[in-house]
Amino acid sequence: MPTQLPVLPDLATCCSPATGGRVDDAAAEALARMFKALADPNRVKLLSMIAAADDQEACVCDLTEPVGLAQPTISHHMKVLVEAGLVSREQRGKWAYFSLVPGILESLAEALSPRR
Amino acid sequence: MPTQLPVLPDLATCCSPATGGRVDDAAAEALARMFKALADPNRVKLLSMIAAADDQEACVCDLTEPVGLAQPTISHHMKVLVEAGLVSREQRGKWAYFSLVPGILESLAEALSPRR
DNA sequence: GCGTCACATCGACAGATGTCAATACGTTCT
DNA sequence: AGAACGTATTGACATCTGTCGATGTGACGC
Repeated sequence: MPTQLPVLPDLATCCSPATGGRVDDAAAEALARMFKALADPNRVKLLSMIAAADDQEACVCDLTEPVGLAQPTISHHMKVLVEAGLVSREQRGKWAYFSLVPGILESLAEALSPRR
Repeated sequence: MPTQLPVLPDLATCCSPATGGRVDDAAAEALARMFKALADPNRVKLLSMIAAADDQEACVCDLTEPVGLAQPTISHHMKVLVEAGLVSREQRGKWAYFSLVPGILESLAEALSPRR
């Protein structure tokens, strides 16, 4: 199974934000899948820390202490974020670097924008 | 307890979107609470149907059939959306009309937008 | 008042989720 | 090879979540 689901195409198909008309089943599921990944305060924090990092990336070691969770738990949350397609994982040496998937948050924001 | 939580102020405080800097604990919880409300495909559908309705509102009777869930389940989902502060409920006669809370989705979208 | 209609609440259930300790895995260094 | 380090996986646990049938509640019409 893929390490990253192709959810982005489902969102950016054309011009159907969540509130511009009825979303079809597939779009609703795609949107819900991403929102579910953001439905935990710790994951929101993790995402924001990655985005706020100097080079837009961070390793687990950087994230564990500020969030105050055990290392396996951080690993679990990062896996959720990766599988939701929000962040990507790159192994460099013994560190795993996570970074925001470019454009994904903009897509989500657009899906939320009414009118248009 | 209030029927609608004051989550909006927490989001719109000033200029701290989720990705423009580290969100504090309160902001992370506020964001996660709203995302959690959107973390279900059926709730995404319900929200989009309300937004797509002619006068931006809908009653449970309008929503039950297209979504294909039992009436208590729709009621439950609407309660979740209301308690998350995404939609508001107004009783008119024996019907309950739900409508989008103005500006709430824009706030969420803003919180998602990187780089401010 | 009585029945009906629209909706909410309750109770129960299966399944998902967040968490951590223990353990396994892969990389780097000696 | 062996040790040390950073991370992932596993297993277990309590809690939360989505769903529905049954029942309760309030409004309307007769």
